[in-house]
Amino acid sequence: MASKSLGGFFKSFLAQESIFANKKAMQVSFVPDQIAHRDEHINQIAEILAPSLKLEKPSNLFIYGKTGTGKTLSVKYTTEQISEVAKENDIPIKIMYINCKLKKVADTEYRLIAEIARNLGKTIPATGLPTDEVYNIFYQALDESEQLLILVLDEIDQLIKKTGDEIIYNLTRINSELKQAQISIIGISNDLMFANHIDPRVKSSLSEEEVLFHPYNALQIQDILRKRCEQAFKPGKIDDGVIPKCSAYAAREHGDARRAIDLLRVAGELAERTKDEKVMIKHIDLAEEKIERERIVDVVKTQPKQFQAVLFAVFSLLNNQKVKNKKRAIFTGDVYDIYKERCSEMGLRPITQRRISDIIAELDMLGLINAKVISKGRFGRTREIHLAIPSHLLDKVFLILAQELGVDN
DNA sequence: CGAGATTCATGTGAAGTATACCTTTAGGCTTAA
DNA sequence: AAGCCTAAAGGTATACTTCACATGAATCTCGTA
Repeated sequence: MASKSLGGFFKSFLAQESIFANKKAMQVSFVPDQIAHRDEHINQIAEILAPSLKLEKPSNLFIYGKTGTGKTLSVKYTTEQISEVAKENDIPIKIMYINCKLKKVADTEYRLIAEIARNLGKTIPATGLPTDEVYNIFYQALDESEQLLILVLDEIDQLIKKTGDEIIYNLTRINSELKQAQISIIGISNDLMFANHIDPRVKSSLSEEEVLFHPYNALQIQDILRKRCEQAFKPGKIDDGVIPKCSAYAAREHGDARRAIDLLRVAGELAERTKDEKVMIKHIDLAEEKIERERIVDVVKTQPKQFQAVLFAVFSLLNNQKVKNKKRAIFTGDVYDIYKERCSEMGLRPITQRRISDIIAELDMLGLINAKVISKGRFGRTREIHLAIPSHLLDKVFLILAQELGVDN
């Protein structure tokens, strides 16, 4: 019986006319042929990178700007163009894009270099090799032929904050050791203040050139959305007011165009699923909810067990407090007590408080909690921890954590 | 009453340890001449 | 004797622990007005 009704469902699904014409145009990885409001930046980047086509090493480039201001997109666009021209004229230019934030991929010096070498076709074990050895493998792989490597390091601030600036120093110094190949680095950072924290020598070698991306304003975002919609949706499938609402939402988030696009795409998907004819304002609200929820669920699920356990302790404290309607803030010590109590239940070996302190700081970075170091005077110093996710999601996240950790309640 | 000392609970940095994994090397076994 | 396999030795990165010291405002202490 199930098969019959399901068959009907699929049939009607097929019969239903999609409101998307080309959904790809709404995905984050999509690079449009026209990038609105970023001509200047793209020209700037293009000018800086142009010498590469004559196999002269372009200046290292450092790009600042908040999330969703088109940094990654502009760089991808420019480099794609370069590599196309390079291909036509047989110029050996290689472009490599690496996101330094990805856990377990490129978040330490070793892993970053290993990842680069892997992209050059080498196999590098996850651990065991000396870091210099990995550098050597990388040099040799690169120096095999005359070529130019443009290395794009996205979210480089995350990497340097965690592991120091030696990596950049080493990378910028490589050129003098290479005989045939050359390498030039493009660093992308979300953190505007980031440059203040690094060694001035490193900074000057990394940012021989700089480009600053300022946020889009609401009108520009509307414009961007309209252009994307023309490609992505069939005509007339977007209700009035939807685009202004999306862009208003994004402008609230310091002009983050990526969020606006995401929002519209998810709204479209929702509209399709509920068999509505066009995307309406109510879909936007639903989409906003959904995106936030999925982001959080995803982050929570991909954390290591110990992180989840700490998070579990934090959330159960916060939950308790909500039930009892108490106002008292929670501190590292409280979290550690609960954590220790629950550890055996979760089949985990308890970790020291020292480590928990670091984990709490990392969870703060992930945006799951707010943890501020405060002094309570006579009563010592600690981190004061607050919820950083919408409280209506707490129960759900709590449930997921319990499931992941194999705990009931 | 107020300046300075004290205090607490934990932050934080550095160094050490356990684990998991890598390459190299030496020994032992097999094989072919 | 040469070739191949295995296991031990020696090395590394990473996550965590241990040790020791740093922090900083509420609270206490004590000299002074």
